[in-house]
Amino acid sequence: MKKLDENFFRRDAVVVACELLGKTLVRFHDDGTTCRYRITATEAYLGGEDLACHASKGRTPRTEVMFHGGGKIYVYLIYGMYWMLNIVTGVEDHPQAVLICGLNEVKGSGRVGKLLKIDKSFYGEDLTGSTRIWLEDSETYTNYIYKPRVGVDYAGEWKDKLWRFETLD
DNA sequence: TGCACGATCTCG
DNA sequence: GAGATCGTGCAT
Repeated sequence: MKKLDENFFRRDAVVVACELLGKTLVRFHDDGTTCRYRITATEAYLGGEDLACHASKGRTPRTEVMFHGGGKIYVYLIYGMYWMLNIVTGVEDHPQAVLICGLNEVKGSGRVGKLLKIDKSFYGEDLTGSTRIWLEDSETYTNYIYKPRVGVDYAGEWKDKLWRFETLD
């Protein structure tokens, strides 16, 4: 299996979110076990203007990594409980990210973070060089549906963007 | 220095 | 339908 490289991530978040469906997420745990998952749901967040994207509030310590260009991991804690796993996309100074919402049978981005044992230490991790988490290529999944993103009602006109992608299985 | 709230999930 | 639980951003 071929590891996805920087060129895959340095594109528009909507394109990457869509093409990530069906790709393999590999997690190498501290205890030596390796787990592989198929990505089944993603959401795209487009920085600067998209009010649902944290980076629309500006460059802060939390959003900093989204300004560094595609291929890095952006994690943050939500509701004081769940670590959300995001993949930074696009090029420098164009903050964007793709939220991983579902893996195999696991639905819900909160449970994805729990399953993968994601925590703050993954902030800024380089997906193309990490030895504990990376993505592998596969055939591009064409059988998918798109719908509005979840939990972003506050984002005005941006809440209606059809930037959530799910495989059909 | 304090406070309200959120890209969620689980349990009644 | 409500609670768990805490970092972040914005108001004092």
